Amino acid sequence: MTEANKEQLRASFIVKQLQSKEYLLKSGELCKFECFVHKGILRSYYCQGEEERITHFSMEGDWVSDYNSLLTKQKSRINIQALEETELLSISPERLEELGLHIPNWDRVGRLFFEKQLREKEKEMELRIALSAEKRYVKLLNEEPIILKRVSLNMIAKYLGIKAESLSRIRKRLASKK
Amino acid sequence: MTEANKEQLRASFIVKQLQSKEYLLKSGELCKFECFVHKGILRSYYCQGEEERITHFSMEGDWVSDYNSLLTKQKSRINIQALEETELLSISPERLEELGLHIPNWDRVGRLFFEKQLREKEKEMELRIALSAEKRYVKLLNEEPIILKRVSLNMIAKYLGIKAESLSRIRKRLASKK
DNA sequence: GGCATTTCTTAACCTAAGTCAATTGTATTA
DNA sequence: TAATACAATTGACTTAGGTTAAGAAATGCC
Repeated sequence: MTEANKEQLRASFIVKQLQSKEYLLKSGELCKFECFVHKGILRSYYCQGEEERITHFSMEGDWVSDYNSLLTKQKSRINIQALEETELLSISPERLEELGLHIPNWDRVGRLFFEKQLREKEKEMELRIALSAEKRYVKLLNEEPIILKRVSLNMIAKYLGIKAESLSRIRKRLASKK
Repeated sequence: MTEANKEQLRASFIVKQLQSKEYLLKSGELCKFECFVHKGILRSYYCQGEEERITHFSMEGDWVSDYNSLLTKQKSRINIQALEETELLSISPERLEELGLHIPNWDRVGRLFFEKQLREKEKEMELRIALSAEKRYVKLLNEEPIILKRVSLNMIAKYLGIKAESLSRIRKRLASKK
């Protein structure tokens, strides 16, 4: 990639600022961005009846989007909400398309990007697959301790697919074990 | 893609035959293939202590691989096993790499492929996220009835993350409702 | 500081799913 | 045809997690 290309790329991003609890995307909308998280943390979730199901936390260095909506141009079913004051670098799919015409190896970059996303998704899925809630919590504790530190237990419970009360009991049980 | 390219591509695949219960990949091995399922059905699973956790069923028209092992060159943690007599078209990552050098837009094809894989993975994850076992079963019944027809209830239970006995009870409960 | 709001914990009770053990059903094959 | 193996169900009992409601701790705000 030439210097001119890099400059082109940098100039294509728009800075977005979100307050805590502000939404980047709401279900029913079309997702028209890919965002790089520069500062802050967000949750992606969807509603299952009364329940909110958190699918993912995105923080510094991560990319956040609803790829399903973005790539198929269908309405999104997920909500993306900032959990802290958050700063994002946003780019539109049209702009990405344009860049692709000018920058060599662009598709290769895209391929590697999606390969990585897929691997992360597979890893994330392991956490979900039918361990007991306690084991899921311990796994999260070991593998993603940063999330535990930055996010309320309420959100962690929604991520683990259990009630906050249950999480509280699990934590108590674990504390008494050690 | 030219006719010559297509021919090149076709010639790169090796036919693999598996009997029912034979393994395409065992955990601990390196995954060195991407396979197109021509006929048959396979399950991908890993072992969690004593339990087998099925992550995915692959059948006619699907691609099957352990992308994590394939792309990172690390030992696989998953097992891929045929559940019926199965015929696969297999290609090695080296051969794919070679083809990439000769076929225009190859990276684009790869990108679109992984985009699709990611979307499917996201969809699959929804099934997992903390619905009750009964709702997960009903969802599977509605969205993937073919799987139900082809695979033993034992396997379905392992896919849903419950015991076969529980699945049996759920089925009984549902039958009496209607 | 004091008041409100959100976050977290606790308790009593209920339900879904796990466990263990036995039984029935069904293919396969000797 | 019995004999074996595997698949599915059933029952009695236990346990993890949901439900509801209340209280404690932490946080923000005037």
